[in-house]
Amino acid sequence: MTDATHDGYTLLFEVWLVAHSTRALLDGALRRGGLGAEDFALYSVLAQGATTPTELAQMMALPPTTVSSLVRRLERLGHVRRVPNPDDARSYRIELTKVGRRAHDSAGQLFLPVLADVESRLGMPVSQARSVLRSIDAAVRAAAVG
Amino acid sequence: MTDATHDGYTLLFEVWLVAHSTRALLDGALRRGGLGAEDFALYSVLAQGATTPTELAQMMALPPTTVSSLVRRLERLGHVRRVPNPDDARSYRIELTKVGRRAHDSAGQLFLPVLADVESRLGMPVSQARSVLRSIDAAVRAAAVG
DNA sequence: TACACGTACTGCGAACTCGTACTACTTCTA
DNA sequence: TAGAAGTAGTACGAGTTCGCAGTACGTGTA
Repeated sequence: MTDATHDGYTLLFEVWLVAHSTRALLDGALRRGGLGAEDFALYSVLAQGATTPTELAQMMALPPTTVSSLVRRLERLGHVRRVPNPDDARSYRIELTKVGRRAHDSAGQLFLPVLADVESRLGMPVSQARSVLRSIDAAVRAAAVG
Repeated sequence: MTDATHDGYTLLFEVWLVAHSTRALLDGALRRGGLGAEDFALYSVLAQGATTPTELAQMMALPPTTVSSLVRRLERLGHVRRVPNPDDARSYRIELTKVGRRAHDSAGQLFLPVLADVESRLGMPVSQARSVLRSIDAAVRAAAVG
């Protein structure tokens, strides 16, 4: 492998790395609240409005089958509810129940200190970090298509 | 949740997102080569020298048990070999076999075009993106400790 | 040296992920 | 409008992750 390849590979590897550290951190902080990191992420999407499984899958970069089982589990918890989709009878919308919203909020409180800690150690504005992440994500998704 | 919380949460969520897109991309590119993204990452670490499972776990931000099963699988493939650790008989070192090195190289070739594509779409120097990722990772790991 | 304590790794098992192959509905096309 | 083709979601199952608890070895204390 050339040096340039190694550089690019390292970019992707570092994405992978930071993802694992982050997931470990979130899981640690959230476990006491009964939610996993995935659950919390999903709730956060739903907190902005009901969506279909497909939309959810696209937004979270997950395969549809994964979303499907995730939704089933969260539905059993009573955190999430399926409502019919008037536009398409094959589909449905997923929305947070009151209980789910409460779970999301209290999980959010749970890792608030963790969040603050990360930010204080970041050494750069959060907005800058976010914008770089978004750029990488956009580039990766574009590459995945063509 | 306050706005500031949302900002920080979004940072972590975006890490999660970019990780999924990346994994999907890598898996897609590598699957034809018989390696998964995790495998490739592990080989890339090992390509720089043999290490112990614990070191590997720390470097890859994975739980030891995960590394354990990963190594077992890769050993069955003949890509990796355990050699005794002269410093500590509880432990051992993992090293790439010739076959594993070949697999790593050819997998690297496989996603070379994908890599180039991502870089060309990135809109910023790879080195800058990497440095931001490393900062986030460092902040997250530091927060995980205390 | 003896024995407690700490650390490296792993067997096990419950839970999760996601590819394959379906069913059900919708949207073309003729 | 019939029927082909496309799309939404899912059952299923193989493979993976990772927490818990255990074994094996190393390190500290007396």
